[in-house]
Amino acid sequence: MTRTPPGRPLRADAERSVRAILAAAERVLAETPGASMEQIAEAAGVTRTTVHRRFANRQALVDALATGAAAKLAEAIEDGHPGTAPPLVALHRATANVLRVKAAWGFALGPAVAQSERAARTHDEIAGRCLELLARIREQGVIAADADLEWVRRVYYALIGEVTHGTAATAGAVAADADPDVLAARIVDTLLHGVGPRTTR
Amino acid sequence: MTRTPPGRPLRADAERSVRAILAAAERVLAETPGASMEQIAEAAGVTRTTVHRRFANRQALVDALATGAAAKLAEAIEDGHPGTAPPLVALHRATANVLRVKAAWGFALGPAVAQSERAARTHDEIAGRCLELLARIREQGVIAADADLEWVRRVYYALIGEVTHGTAATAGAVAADADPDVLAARIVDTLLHGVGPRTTR
DNA sequence: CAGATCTGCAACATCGCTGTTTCAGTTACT
DNA sequence: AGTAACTGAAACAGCGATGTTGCAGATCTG
Repeated sequence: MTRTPPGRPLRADAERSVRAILAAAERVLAETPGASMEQIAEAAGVTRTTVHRRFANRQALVDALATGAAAKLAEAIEDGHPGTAPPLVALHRATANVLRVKAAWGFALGPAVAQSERAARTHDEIAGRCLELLARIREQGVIAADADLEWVRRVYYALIGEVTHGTAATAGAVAADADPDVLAARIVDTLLHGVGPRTTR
Repeated sequence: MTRTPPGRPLRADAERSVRAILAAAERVLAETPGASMEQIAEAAGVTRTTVHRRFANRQALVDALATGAAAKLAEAIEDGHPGTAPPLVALHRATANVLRVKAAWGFALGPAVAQSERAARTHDEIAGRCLELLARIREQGVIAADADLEWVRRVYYALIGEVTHGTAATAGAVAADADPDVLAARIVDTLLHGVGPRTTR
């Protein structure tokens, strides 16, 4: 059958399956990209047939995963009120939220997925919001007036990415304190001041 | 036949093939991880049979790729004389060198490859060298005395990674100036001072 | 309760990739 | 120049993953 767009409202029963499948896919693919549909199905407590009933291709499944995660990410940032709250507060809140989302949907947001049209659009919007926020921060003088905001954004992304992935194996002093708020503080601090000695204060 | 350890000295002819295959593998896999051996062979101007003659498994090929790239990376850093040259000079030189190597061997050094024993060892050594260098820099007072060097190293890696991968599509003002030395300067600067306004000077 | 929907099970066809073998022809070494 | 090494071509067996279908039984929904 393989219906990509749900013919119409999905039964409560089926919707649970979809969620389970997506969650399982994230879990399994995170530690084994290229895992088989069967492995995913098993992890979801479902048959491979059912997976194919909901997602025509493997591609469709991954797309749905990526799109959903992108939405969650956008929500995470929006929840920091980047347009209205005090810029640094918004940045900190957004960062902490993003860390949480990325921890839960690391694969779907990772580089291993070929972005669907939809997801790519969302990521662009996110980047836009991010730049707006950074611009507001720069107006406050917390970011150098001559700074290239695109570069700032990329550094910001890089820091988040770095904190996000080493969580498991490298039990260094960094990964130990897994509290998103602490990590967010560290990220923002490093972003703004680097690792050099503090000249101010 | 599939001989992993070259029975003995390889003929000049064959050695060229090996190099071509490795180079092609990097090229192809970089933009299509999971590409078939055939695609790699074709890109190398060689038959699939020949590839299998030199590398038993796909795994063996990727391993060789990763190991070779790791060695090049180590060389790139060593070339900065991290133990003897003035720390900041060494850091800058090493960074520029690493950018070059990563640009050429992005896949082999990327996260998509499951590190072989050998490659992992080399990467550990590199991390060690890196930490030594950072320690020397800290002694100079250019890095905060209370800074967590492991964190510093991870930030450093993240910055390099960020600069390395966006080179193509995102034609932003950053990727445009592809000169490794310029980029290295930017990385070191950001690492030490972040993006905030300069309080000194 | 009754009809629609969803699921598990089992089977099937197909596909692409892997890895191997053989052999005849080409290319490098001494 | 002669021997050994290397290569391309073609063919084969095998494997695992994919995608589909049919049906009987469980599960929701109004």
